[in-house]
Amino acid sequence: MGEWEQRSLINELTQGRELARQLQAYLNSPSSSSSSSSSSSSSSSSSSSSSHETRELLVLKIQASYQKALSMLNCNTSLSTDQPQSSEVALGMSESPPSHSVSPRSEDSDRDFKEPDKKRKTLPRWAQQVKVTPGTALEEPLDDGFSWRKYGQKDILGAKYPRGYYRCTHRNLQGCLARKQVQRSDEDPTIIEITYRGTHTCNLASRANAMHPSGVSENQEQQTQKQSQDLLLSFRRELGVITHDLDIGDQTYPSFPGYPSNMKVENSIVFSPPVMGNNNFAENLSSSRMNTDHLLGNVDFPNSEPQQLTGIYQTAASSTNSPTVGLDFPFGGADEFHPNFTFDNNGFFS
DNA sequence: GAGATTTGACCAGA
DNA sequence: TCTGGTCAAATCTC
Repeated sequence: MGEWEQRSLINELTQGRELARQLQAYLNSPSSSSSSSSSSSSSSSSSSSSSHETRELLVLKIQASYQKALSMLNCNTSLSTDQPQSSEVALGMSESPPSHSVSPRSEDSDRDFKEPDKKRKTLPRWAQQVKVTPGTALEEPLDDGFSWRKYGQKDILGAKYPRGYYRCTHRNLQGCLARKQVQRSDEDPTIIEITYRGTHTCNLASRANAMHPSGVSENQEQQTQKQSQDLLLSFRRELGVITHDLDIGDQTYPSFPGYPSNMKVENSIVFSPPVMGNNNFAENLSSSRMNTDHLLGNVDFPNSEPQQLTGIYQTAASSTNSPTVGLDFPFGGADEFHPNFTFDNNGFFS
């Protein structure tokens, strides 16, 4: 493992620890504990919902961070072993860290970015297929937790439906280069294929910072640990994850630290149907949730009810040279952290 | 009026 | 040369 990879790994772990502290502080806050018990009034029900989302988001980010760190380690070990990776996302290792050039550019102009259109080929990319109930219009954007602005639409040769092009709303203010393409499947119009490109450098971080509770007590460690475990257990319980092979490309890429070489992603995941306390659960899964899915193993939705989303098929696609892989990146196999996955709070919150 | 969407045109890669 | 991706002016919405 090179120095750059080590730094990336340390960064991920540090980030995970910080997020865990945030979660701990949040769980210790009185509003959080009251909201988790019951919602006796209408006002508390909304705060209960938001606090639930807050905890979910923190947990997801923690998982994502550690998943990335583990994948970095896994990458380095798998390169020297014959570990089967059939159900895992294989990512690349670059010999030199790619220049994640978020160079300032004029508003709404990629052309000012005179690197000869590198972005088109090199931004991390992965796909997600979202199954919606029949009749759901493509014009009703599926809220994945991020804010997107449509910047184009194109008829694709051989495709029945046009492809929509979206970029992060915070592109100008925060230089976020995340983009996505949305296209309805020809074969099954109820499936919307979403291809993400680039990683968010804006939203998750800012939201997490905004949610960071301040001035909360640092005691109640036992309760915190129990709450954390309950949270994760319930999270696992309520998420259904099924892996599919959805080969959406056989390209190989130069790779970057932390990911196995010759990335060819074959994972997809089915959330069926997503229900978790509030209707925004599936929506708020967002791409940050994508890479935590494999942590959760196969579990059922005991209280499932049909909602707008009847299932999410998720496929990681291809990626290249972003050193800041971001929280959005899906990897790992469903069997990487199986249902026996436990959360060791004792060491985690230290 | 600000921000988002639409849409024809342009550009780069294959 | 064709096609996908993006730009940017026009238009729409709030």
